[in-house]
Amino acid sequence: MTPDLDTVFSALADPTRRRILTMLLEDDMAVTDVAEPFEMSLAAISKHLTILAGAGLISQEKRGRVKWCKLEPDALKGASVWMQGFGQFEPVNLDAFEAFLAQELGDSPD
Amino acid sequence: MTPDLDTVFSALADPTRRRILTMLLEDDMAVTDVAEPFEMSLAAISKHLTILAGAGLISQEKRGRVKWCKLEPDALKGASVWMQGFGQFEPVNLDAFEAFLAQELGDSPD
DNA sequence: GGCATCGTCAACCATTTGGTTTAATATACT
DNA sequence: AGTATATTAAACCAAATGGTTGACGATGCC
Repeated sequence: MTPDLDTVFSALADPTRRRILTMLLEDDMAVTDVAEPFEMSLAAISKHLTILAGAGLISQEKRGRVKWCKLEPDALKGASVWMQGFGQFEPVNLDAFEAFLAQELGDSPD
Repeated sequence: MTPDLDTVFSALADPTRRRILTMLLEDDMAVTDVAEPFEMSLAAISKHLTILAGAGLISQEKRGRVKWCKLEPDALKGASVWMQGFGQFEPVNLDAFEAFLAQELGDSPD
């Protein structure tokens, strides 16, 4: 049921898809709205969303003619556990992520 | 300097490469020895190792005619931090990883 | 009904990926 | 010197990837 690591990691390997995930951190979005900031066709974004959904990283629900996309962070669990096994890093550094996010979004998180 | 997330995640997206990393968890290895358990040419493994090295996930040092491969877990830091930002998972579960490892290696860790 | 909007499908294209095989290079052994 | 071993390089190939455009099926609005 949980998608395999292949699927999850290769979904994460594309910058467009990671940017989409970052956008969805803030709120659920319709496909068209996800596509808006990208200089790329709607069809291309639609494909990226299909890949993210296939990896379980988002879910999509159609209400009316609008399809809503929602982040599903649990899909990262398996991959995260796998990676952590190598690290024995210092306990996960959320601050570093906040900093990354601020830069990624181009404005400060709330 | 730190390789970007694209490079790291796409390096991790291949099962052969993940298996190589898992092998290197146990000890440093020569290219030929890394290749041994795979049903794949040595050249193919050599390429995989180049990709892993490009992502910073391993380092390679040539001593004599043997090239030693060494895990570089720090390269996972950036990716790990990125992922954790989505999760707010329960604190990293090393036990789950041990279990995974045991299965992956086909024998119990020491 | 008629029109605009939301999203996907299908066909197509260029590039990348993951593998092969054969040859070449460098080091070590006797 | 000659041979064997360790590794990469080069050329090639099939399949996957990430994009495009244009047509199409739903849904909503007047």
